[in-house]
Amino acid sequence: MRSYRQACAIAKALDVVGDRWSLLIIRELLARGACRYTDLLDGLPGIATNLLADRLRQLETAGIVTRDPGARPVPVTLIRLTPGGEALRPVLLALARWGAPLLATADGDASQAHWLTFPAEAILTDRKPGKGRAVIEIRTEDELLTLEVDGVVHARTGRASRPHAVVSGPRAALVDLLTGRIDPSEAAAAGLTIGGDAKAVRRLRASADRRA
Amino acid sequence: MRSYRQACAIAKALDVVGDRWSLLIIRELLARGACRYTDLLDGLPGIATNLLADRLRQLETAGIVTRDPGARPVPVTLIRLTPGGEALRPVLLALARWGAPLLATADGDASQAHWLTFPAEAILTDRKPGKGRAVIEIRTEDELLTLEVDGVVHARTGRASRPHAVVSGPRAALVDLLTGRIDPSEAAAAGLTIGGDAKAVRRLRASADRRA
DNA sequence: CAGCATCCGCTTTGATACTG
DNA sequence: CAGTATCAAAGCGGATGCTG
Repeated sequence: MRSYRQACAIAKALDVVGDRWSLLIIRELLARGACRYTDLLDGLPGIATNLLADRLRQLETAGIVTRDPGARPVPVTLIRLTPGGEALRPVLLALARWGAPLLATADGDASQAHWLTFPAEAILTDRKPGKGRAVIEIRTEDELLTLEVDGVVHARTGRASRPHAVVSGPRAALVDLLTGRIDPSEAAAAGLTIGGDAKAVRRLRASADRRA
Repeated sequence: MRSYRQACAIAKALDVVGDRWSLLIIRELLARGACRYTDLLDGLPGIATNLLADRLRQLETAGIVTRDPGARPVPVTLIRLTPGGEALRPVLLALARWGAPLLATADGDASQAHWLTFPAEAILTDRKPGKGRAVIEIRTEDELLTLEVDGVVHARTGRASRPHAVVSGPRAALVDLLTGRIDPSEAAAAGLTIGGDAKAVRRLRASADRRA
C-alpha cells in the first residue's frame, strides 16, 4: 500500500494493514492459528492467489507473520502470526462488534463457522461470572463451534469434550444468537434446539449496540 | 468497495469502511467534530478531492455521516457523524494503540496536533484515579492539545482554560510522551519543558505494548 | 498437490484543472 | 466553498502456467 505519509498512529497502522485482504488474512490466522498457504486460500474465498502471495510478503516484511519451514518429512510451510500480529486482535474484535449487525445482510455470501468466533467474543458476556465454567457446543450445517463461558466468553472452532449444552439449528438463527439479535431465552422460538443444560446457554448476555 | 461477500462481521465492516481514506475521514470527524468539506481536505493531506467526494457519498448512504445544510445566511454545509459513525471510535482507538509505535518512522510526514488525541486516549491512563481532575496543556509548534485526567484520560484540541501543567517542546518529544516511549519523569531529559504542577504530568501512565 | 509467478482486462486511485 | 471532469498510473480479479 502506498503510504498516507501522515504522522498519525491510525494512518501508520493502515499503511501496514489497510490494504484489501490484509486484515482478513490476519483474521484467519487469529481464528485458526498457524495455516498453510492453501488453508488461507480456503478461508479467504474470493482472493486471487497472486494477491495472497503479495500480502503475505508485505505482512512478513512488516513483522506481522512468519513462515515456519515445515518439520520434515512433510515439507509444508506454516504461516503464523508474530506477537505483533497477535496484537491486532483488539482491532479485529472492535471491527467485528461494529460489523455484526451487518451480518443480517449476508444472503448468498460465503460462510465459515470460525468467522463467528469474533462477534461471539466481542459481543457475548457472562451473566453469572464466578459460577464456574460452562461449555456450549454450537452445531451448524457442517461446522462446529465451542463457547467456554467462565467470567469471559471464549470461542473456538471444533467440538467440545463434554459440553454442558449443545445448540443446533439453521445458521441464520445461530448468527442471531451469537450477535445478540435474539436472546438465549428466545432460542427455541427462533428454530434452535438446545440439548443438555439450557441454563448454560442462558448465561450468555449479548452487549451489542442496537444500531442496525 | 467491492464486497468481500463473506458472512463475517469483520468482512462486512470492511465492506463499509475498508476503502482507502474512509477510516481517516472518520478519524477527522471524530477528532474535530462536524467539519466542512474543505476542513476535511485540510485534515487529509494527500487525498484527491474527487475521492473525498466519493467517499462522503458512500459513507452517507451507509448511514455513517450526514450533511447538515448550513444555517442561513452563510451557506456552509456541515458534515458530521451519525451515532453509527461515532460507534467506530473503539475501532480507531484500537488501531491507534497498535499503530502508535510506528510513529517513530514518520519523518517528513504531514503532522497535525489533533491526530495525537487517538494514541493519547488509547495509551495513557490515570495513575491516581480518584485524586480529582488534572488538566494538562500540550504545546507544539503551532497547535494546542489539552488532556483532562480524571480516572480516564480525555484528549482534545485547543487550549485549556486553567491548566494545572503546560508541557511544551519539539513535536518528536511530545509524541514520545503521548505514546509511552518516554515516561513523564523523563520528560525534561527528552527536551520537554513542564510549567506549573509537574505532578499533574506524572499522573500519566503509558500502557503501551512494547512491540516496536 | 502446495506455492507460487505471469499475463490481461477492468476498476480504483492520484494529480490536476475547471465550475456554480 | 464545494465540489465535477479528465486522464494516466496503480491496484485488483480471474485465468492459467510453472516448479518442487
